[in-house]
Amino acid sequence: MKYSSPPDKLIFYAQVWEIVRMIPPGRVSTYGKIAGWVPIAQTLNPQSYRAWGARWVGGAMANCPEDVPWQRVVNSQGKISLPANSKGYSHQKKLLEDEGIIFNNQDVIDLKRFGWNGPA
DNA sequence: TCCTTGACTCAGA
DNA sequence: CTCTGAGCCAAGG
Repeated sequence: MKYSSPPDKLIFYAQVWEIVRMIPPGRVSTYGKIAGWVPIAQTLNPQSYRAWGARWVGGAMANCPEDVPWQRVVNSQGKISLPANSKGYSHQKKLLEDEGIIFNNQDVIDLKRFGWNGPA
């Protein structure tokens, strides 16, 4: 929802979506990494950004346009960051499996294998 | 105005 | 591997 937002919320979200759209099929990335690739606003100090960037990315995912492959974004543990029983959870899992991503018996994705190296 | 609450992460037990 | 707690910030009830 609307917990703390970056100075230019819409700008930030747009940047996040742009990066997420670069994630190739069959690969995933994490909130924290994506936050790290989004240019940090001058008005924010690094430590605040480190603590909140990931959550803002989450906020961006919650409000992303249809053309954004939000399902390719998981938390740093390689797990889907949604309630395990929610509809969104199963939806995301299915989309990822359809792309060839494998979940182990604990519903965890092996980031070593499926993690994306980033836009650079 | 006070209190709860987030699609997070990291370190420690 | 699982579970806690701390960190960090602002909107909304």
